Amino acid sequence: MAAARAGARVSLQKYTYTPIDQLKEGKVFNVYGVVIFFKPPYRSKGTDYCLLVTIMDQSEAKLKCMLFSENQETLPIVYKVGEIVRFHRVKIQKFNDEIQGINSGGFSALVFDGIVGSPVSPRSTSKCYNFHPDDERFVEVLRQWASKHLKVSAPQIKISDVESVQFFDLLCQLVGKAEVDNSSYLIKVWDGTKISSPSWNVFVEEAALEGDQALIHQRQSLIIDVLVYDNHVESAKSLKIGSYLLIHNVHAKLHTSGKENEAKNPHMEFHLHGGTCFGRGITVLPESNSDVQGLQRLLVSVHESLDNIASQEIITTLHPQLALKAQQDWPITPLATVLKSKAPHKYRIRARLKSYEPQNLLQSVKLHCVKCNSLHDVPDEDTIKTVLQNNSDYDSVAGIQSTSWYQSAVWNTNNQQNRHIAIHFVKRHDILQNPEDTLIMLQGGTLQEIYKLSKHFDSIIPVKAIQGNLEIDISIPFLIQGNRWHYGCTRCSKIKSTEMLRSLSQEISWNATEIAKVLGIQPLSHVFTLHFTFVDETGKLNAFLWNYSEQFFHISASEILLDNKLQEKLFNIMDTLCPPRKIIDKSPWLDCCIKSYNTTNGGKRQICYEIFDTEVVEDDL
DNA sequence: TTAGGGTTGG
Repeated sequence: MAAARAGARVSLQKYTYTPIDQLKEGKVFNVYGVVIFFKPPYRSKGTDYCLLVTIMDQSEAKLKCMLFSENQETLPIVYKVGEIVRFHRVKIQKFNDEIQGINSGGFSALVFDGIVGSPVSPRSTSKCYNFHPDDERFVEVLRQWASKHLKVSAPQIKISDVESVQFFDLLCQLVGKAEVDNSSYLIKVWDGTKISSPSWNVFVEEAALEGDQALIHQRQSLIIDVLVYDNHVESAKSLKIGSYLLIHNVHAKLHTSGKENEAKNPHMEFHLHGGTCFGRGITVLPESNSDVQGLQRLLVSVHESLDNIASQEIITTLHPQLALKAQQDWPITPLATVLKSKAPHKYRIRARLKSYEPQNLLQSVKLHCVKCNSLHDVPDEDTIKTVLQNNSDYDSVAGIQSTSWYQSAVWNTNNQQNRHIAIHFVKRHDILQNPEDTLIMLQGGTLQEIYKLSKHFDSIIPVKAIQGNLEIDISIPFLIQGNRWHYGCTRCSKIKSTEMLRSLSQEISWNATEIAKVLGIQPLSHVFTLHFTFVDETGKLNAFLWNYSEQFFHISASEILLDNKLQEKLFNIMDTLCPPRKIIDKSPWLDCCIKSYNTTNGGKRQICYEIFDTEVVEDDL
């Protein structure tokens, strides 16, 4: 018995089918045929979508059928040339001295794949259709006939074979898409094979690209860019990432530039040209499709091997020599034993880093007050901008006068109306210094201006004028020294007048601790605060990293926020200790010192763990 | 009503 679609109702009424060479104009017939050409559904200029299918049967006559429908989904589901169709109630008419079929009232269609001997399971767009045991025979006979008499298979090839064929149908999976311009659209696809010659990369802004960027990056060498044009833009836009596609009549074009220096680097371009000639278009295939299932199997195995290669690369190629160094003469204690023991105690553990928080590593940088032991977030740029804006007002800058210990200058910024900046150059030994040795007090400057000035001057103190006095706002950095931005504790500081800086004007250099002291500021120190989850064969243990974090990473927490190289170093270290993609078996074993301590949380006693005396080193073992 | 294949563009 033929396999019918789940939930479909099947009637057994017997129909008569007319050979194509016996069809007569003006009448309605039922026909069977092999698809020898088709155009996937496309939008007509009228109200409907249309599908053009040309079929042939054992009479060796052809019938071109124009099928229209308001709804694309109700048109016969044809994927490939060579498939078998059964049409009920096709109206035959004449056009250009040729008969053609049109769908008329009561039209219905079934489509079967064309593979000899495969199950005769119909694709139908309606839930209720007729299927008689005779149909199975009809389909199989037609398949047999087509396999002997027709050479109708479209050149469906893999990406690795494109060089030999210029136009082909491509079965693939969509991994990314992006708008290019009004008449073209980019789709990024793969079929698990690798193109033999270099292929082009269509430039689009990263933000415009839809799809998993990390995945696209990882599969880069296996992904091709296909540029689709005109009428195909609309259908490409609606495609879902991850869906399986049959792109009909892709043009692989070897691009060799006329310029001599470029001619040596030819690359392959992929176009789906506009229009519907040669059946150009994109068909979305369901996951139940047998071709798709074959493709899926290939993609899964390729993906797994890529993952293995990637994690191997991270561990062994990118950072081959990173490891953790702890007290080497201490015995290793299993995590289960650590967890069962009383605090306080010190241990050396050997475990893998399963995860860490925060994943956004820059968020791990906090400000710590040693006096009141409070932790604060580092103010973000927007907060600083707002404070600076409020500290800037024209009147306070207008009446500025130099004093014996600093010399003042006022600028009018051209880009914004009535905005003035005052810079007070603090003298040392009663004389002005070179910029690289100079402390300036900045009044009315923006964040951007602070960034710029901090490249030229040794130290900057942002100030605001209150009743003629220059004062410090402790909600923003009180001192900027290059990439080091110094903050003070709002709770513990007792701010004094900037006049106090005068006492430092005989010093040799501008020392942040000294400046904080005379200004009554309790300085905050930058620390990394991370939460690590370790695992070994015996258990799982959470530990903090903060007091010993700078020693651990060999990175200054106070400079990292403004230093790309330090940020990159931190990211690389954490990628090595805890490789992404969560394959714990690929993570390195880490030696680490931890100490336990008692703490209370909401009145409840608990034991916490902190990493200490451990550092990232180049492993020369 | 619409579109109605014909050896191929960016």
